[in-house]
Amino acid sequence: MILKKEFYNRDTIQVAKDLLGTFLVHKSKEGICVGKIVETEAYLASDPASHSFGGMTKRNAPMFGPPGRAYIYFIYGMYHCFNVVTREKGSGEAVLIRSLEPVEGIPLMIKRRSNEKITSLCSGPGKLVIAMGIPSSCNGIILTKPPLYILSRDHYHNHHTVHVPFETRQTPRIGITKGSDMHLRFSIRNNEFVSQNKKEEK
DNA sequence: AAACGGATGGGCT
DNA sequence: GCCCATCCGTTTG
Repeated sequence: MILKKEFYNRDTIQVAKDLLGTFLVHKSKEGICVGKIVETEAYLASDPASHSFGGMTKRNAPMFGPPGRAYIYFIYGMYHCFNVVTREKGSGEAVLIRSLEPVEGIPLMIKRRSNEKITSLCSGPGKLVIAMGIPSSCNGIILTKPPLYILSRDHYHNHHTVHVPFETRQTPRIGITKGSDMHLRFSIRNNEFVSQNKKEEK
């Protein structure tokens, strides 16, 4: 089933954890792509690393919007990153989707990424936006219907994608300077599709 | 295996 | 004018 607005309208850290194991879906003219979410990061109010930290601007406005919407931003002159907005209007919090395990539409992902290695297809926030074909025009749209939505953990029943329990890893966020002491990055332990997954030392 | 630097452009002080 | 929630190819050890 498609995750509803109530799922997103909760504590941001809880949403970031609960998104692990769910399935991001994007439908386009080129075809459908699905990926299991295996890595997320929470961005909070009063969080120096968050785009919302300095208050609302034209760019970060979707972060302050209603929960269950997309916040897509442009970064480093060539990439876009995809976030899910959480909590009630006005809080300015969101969850960055950092890595997916490709599930459906893998040939299309390979074509879009010009890369055949399955483990590096969606192992990073910029990569997964390219592989899934998520356009910047999706910024601010509602995530409870096509073309962009998220399916619950128990959506699939075939042996490849059926939900199996996992351990959640909690580590510092990646690529930020301020707020790096907070451990707000969540990932599925021992999942080979997580970014910067160098053997996960114990 | 890790470190480094270039690509490339919008946002904000 | 500097910063940036990134990625990839190259260099270095």
